[in-house]
Amino acid sequence: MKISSKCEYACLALIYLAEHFGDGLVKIQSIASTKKIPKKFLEQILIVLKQRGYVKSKKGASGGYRLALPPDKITLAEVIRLMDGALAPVESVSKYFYEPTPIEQEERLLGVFREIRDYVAARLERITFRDLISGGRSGESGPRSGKKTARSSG
Amino acid sequence: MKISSKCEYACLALIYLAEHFGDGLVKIQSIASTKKIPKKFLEQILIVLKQRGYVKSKKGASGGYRLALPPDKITLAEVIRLMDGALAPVESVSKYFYEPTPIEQEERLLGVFREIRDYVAARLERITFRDLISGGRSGESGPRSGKKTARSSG
DNA sequence: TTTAAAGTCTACTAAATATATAGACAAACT
DNA sequence: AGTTTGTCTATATATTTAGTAGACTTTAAA
Repeated sequence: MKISSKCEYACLALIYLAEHFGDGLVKIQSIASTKKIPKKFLEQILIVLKQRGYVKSKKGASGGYRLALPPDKITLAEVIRLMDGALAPVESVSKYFYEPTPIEQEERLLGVFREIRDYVAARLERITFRDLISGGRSGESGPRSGKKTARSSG
Repeated sequence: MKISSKCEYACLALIYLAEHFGDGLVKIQSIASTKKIPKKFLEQILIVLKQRGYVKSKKGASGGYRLALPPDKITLAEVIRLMDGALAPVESVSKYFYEPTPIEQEERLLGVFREIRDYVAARLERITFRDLISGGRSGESGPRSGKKTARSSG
């Protein structure tokens, strides 16, 4: 799991949109300048987020973007997987992006990586964009609400 | 943290050398063919491991490589950091490889990544190459020996 | 003392990935 | 009609990854 700039930008944009959830449409330009994201790069990112259903847009003057879902319905895990692929450190050990890698035969090593994948996935799946905005509940306190032992790894 | 092929090869080579610890020198060629690693690539990797003091070598006919330390003195964390850099998902949150990234200002997000870094680092620092060879203790049972709450993150 | 078998060193290359940028086009509002 | 905003496709550039090539050095055995 290595987060790319593209993925960081996607998170920043979603945080911005989450902070303005309910306020109507916001323009790419204001996301870009507020969060310091190259505008044309951001456009491409937003299209991906739109295709996946996280945001909606409207064209034309007075157009813009908004979240398609409430911030607490979008998890960090989903967004990182969408932008960067597997959360696992090696694809041999990825549920959603499996691919053979050189260490394929080393069961001990794979076991370690599987464990890390499970932790990382579980942690990121518990974080939503509501947890990431100032004013939202903190990721430390809140997650007790909801399924307690849910371990949906990936 | 995304493990490169180079790093996977380094781990495979060290596992092989750990399996032959005490048996004298082994040739690059046998590591390469047993573990299916491109030989010339492996040469470069072994030089890095040698510079860092994990292996020793001898030139000439009947030359070869051996571990410079017992397998339980080399941790997975060290090797991954050496080959791939930071264990953290973003460098903003890396202890040993800090660098600013776009999410620099998002404290909530950084907090999540810091937590992941801490877990990953602590986990990988508890695994040694003794744990990774067949016949070695398993990474699940043994680590109780030694400092219990040691959280040397990075 | 030559020769062969190793490791060492430096350079190069090819492909993939990451990080954008450019510009024409389409829709919506005024 | 004209301006503003999002959309789409292509291109560009840089970096990283994953190797390959070949000359050089050291060691031991013939």
